[in-house]
Amino acid sequence: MVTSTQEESEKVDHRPTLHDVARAADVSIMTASRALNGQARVSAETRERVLSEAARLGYRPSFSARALRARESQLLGFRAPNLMLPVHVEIIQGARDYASQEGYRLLLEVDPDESASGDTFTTDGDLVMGEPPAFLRPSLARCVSLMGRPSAYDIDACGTNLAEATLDALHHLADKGYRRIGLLHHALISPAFSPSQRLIDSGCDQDPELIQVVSNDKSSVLEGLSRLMSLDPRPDAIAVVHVVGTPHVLRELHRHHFVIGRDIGFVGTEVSSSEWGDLIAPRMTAIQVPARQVGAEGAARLIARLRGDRSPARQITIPTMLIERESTPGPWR
Amino acid sequence: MVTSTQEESEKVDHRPTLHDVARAADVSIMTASRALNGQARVSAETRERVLSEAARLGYRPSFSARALRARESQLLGFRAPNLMLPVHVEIIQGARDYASQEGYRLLLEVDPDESASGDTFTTDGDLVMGEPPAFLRPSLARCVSLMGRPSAYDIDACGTNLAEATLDALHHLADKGYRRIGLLHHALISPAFSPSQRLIDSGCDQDPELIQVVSNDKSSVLEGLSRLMSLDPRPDAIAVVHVVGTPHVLRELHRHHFVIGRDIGFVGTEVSSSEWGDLIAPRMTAIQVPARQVGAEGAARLIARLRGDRSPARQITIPTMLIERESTPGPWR
DNA sequence: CTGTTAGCGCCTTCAT
DNA sequence: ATGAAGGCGCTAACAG
Repeated sequence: MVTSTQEESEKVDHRPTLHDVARAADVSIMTASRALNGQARVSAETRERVLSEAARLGYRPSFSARALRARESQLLGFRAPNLMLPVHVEIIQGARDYASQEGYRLLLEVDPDESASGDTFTTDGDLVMGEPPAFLRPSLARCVSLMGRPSAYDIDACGTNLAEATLDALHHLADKGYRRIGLLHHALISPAFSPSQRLIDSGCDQDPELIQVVSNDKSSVLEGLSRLMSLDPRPDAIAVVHVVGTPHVLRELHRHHFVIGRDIGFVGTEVSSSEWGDLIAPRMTAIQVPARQVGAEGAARLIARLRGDRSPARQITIPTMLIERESTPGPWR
Repeated sequence: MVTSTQEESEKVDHRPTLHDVARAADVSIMTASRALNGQARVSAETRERVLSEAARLGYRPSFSARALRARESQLLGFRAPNLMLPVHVEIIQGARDYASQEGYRLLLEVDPDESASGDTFTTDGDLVMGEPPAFLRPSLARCVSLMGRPSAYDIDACGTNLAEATLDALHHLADKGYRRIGLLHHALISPAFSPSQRLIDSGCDQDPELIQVVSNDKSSVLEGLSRLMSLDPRPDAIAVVHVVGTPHVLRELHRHHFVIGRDIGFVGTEVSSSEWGDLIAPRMTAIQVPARQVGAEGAARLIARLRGDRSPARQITIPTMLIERESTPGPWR
C-alpha cells in the first residue's frame, strides 16, 4: 500500500512550503503557521487538519526563511585552520553538546585563511580556533577564541594553560629523578618557554637544544625528535606537549627499539576523554587536555553573548591534568 | 588610531546589509550587489567604491537571504544518533573535506530520534548514519545513508561490508591455527552472522556461544567479553568487530593480566586513518574501517544528486582492510 | 552601466 | 479564531 503524494494532482516538485500545506488544509497561510508552531489559538479541529496535511506532504519549515525573518540563524560557526585534529574533534563535541542543548547548531567552516573576505556567510556567532581571522574583526563581539594564545584583541577566549602544563610535566620528570629532559612542544605555547627556578634547582640540564618547537606536521615533529635524540649526551626523558605529535614520537621511538620507561622517560599529551595513553604499554604518563570542556565553555560564552551579555571580555582557562602512569618510573630502575 | 565606523552618524546597530553598503557608496542596492559579486558589468570606479565601503563597514552577505533567494542553502546535514563515535568523526572529516571542496558546508544535526518531526530545518540534503528517520522519508532522494544495513528503501547508501570483514578476520585467525575463536560484534552487522564453510573445514569450534552481539555501551561490550571468557574451554582467540568495543576489550584483558598474543590471539577494529593499533604492544592485528572514504563517497553521491543526477539509487561499498600485525601469532609459540 | 520591480518562505502586526 | 498586509536581505529579469 503506497500512500502517494499526488492526490488531486498536487504535483509539488519543490519542497512543500507553508503555502502548500495551507492550501491542502484549506486555510490561510497564517493559520497553518500558527497551527504548526503550536503557540497561538487555533481551533483544535483546524490544527489537526493542518498537522496531518503537513505530515502527509512532508513539510519542513525553511531554515533560510525563518532565519531571515528572525534575523538570526541559530547557527554557530566552528572555524579551524584546515585540518581537523583530535583536539578540534573533542572541542567540537563539547561545543555541539552544549549548543544543541541551547537550541543552536554547529556549522563546520572550512577556513582557507586567506579566502576572500566577502565570500563568507553569516552565522550568529563563531567559535574560532586560535586567532580570529581578519574578516571576523568587525564582529569580535560574536566570536570566542578557542585555545589561542592571549589575544591582542579584547575578545572572549577559552583555553588551557599549556605553559603551566609544560612546567608540570617537567617538574614531574625532575621529581622522578630525570636530569636531562628533552621538550618537544607546539609553537602555540605562547611566550617563549623558560625553565622554572625549581627545574634549575633540581639540577636539570639547561641546554637550550633540549627545547624543540615543532608544528603539526609529522615531519616537523620527527625532525625535532631526531635533533633531541642526537644530542650528546642523549636526553634521559622526553616530554611531548603536543597532542598530534605524541603518537608520532612514540611510534618513532618504537621503531628505533627504544623501550619507553626503561630506556627513556616519557610524558605525552592526550585529549582527556580519549585516554588512549591508558592502552599502550607501558601506560603513558600524560598531560590531559580538557578539550571537551573548552568547547563547551566556549559555546556557553558565545551563546551568553548572543543573548545579550555585555560584560567585559573574559579569558577562561580550564586547567590540564597530569596523569601519572608508567612511562616515567625514573631513570634508575 | 581608531578607524571608527561612525562617520556621518552612520550608527548601524545591526549587521550591515547591502542597503547600508549601497547608501554609503551612494549607489543603488543592485549596483552594490553586482559590484560585490563581481560578475556583472559595473564601472571599475564604482566597484572600487562599493568594495571599499563594504570592507569598511565589515559587510558580510546574509546567508539566510541568499539561501532563501537561491532556494538552496549549500548546507548538508550530518545526522548521527546521539553520540559522536570515532567512526562518525572520521566520516565527518571525509564528508567535510569533499563537501567543502564543492562549496557545501556541513551542519551537525543532533538527532533526538523521536523529536517532533516538524521541529527540524531544511538543508539541501542529508547524510545520515544508518536508516534515515521517518521525517526524512519524503525527501529520500536527497539523503544518503551511511554505514547502514541494506535499506528497505530505495536510497543511496555508502558503507563497508562488515560481514565480509568479519569472515576475513575469522579466516585469518583460523589460518594462524586458532581453533576456538570468540567473536564480539555489533548488532549492525546486518543478517545474523553465520560461519563459512571454510571455517568449518578448518575445524574451528562452532559453539554458538562463541558469537556475542553487543551494543555501543561499554557495559554491553564487557558483558559480552565476560561471557566469552567464562566459556569452557576458553577461546584461544578473540575477534572484536567493533570500533568502540575494541579499546574496552583490550583494557579489560589487560586488567585481567592477559598478555595479548601470548595468552590469546586478538583481532581488533580501528578506524583506518587513526591506526592506533600500531602503537600498542603488541601491535594489534586489525580490521581497518575506511570511515573517511565512506564520508567522502557519501558526500559525493549526495552532491551529485543535488546537482541533478537521477540515476537509480546506488549502494557503494568500500572494503575494509585486514592489517596483520603482532597480536595474532598463532596459538603455539 | 545602472536602477526598478518582484518575490523567495516565513512570521509580526494589525484587522476582522 | 482566522485573514491580509508588509518586510526581513538578497538577486533574476527587465527596463532605461
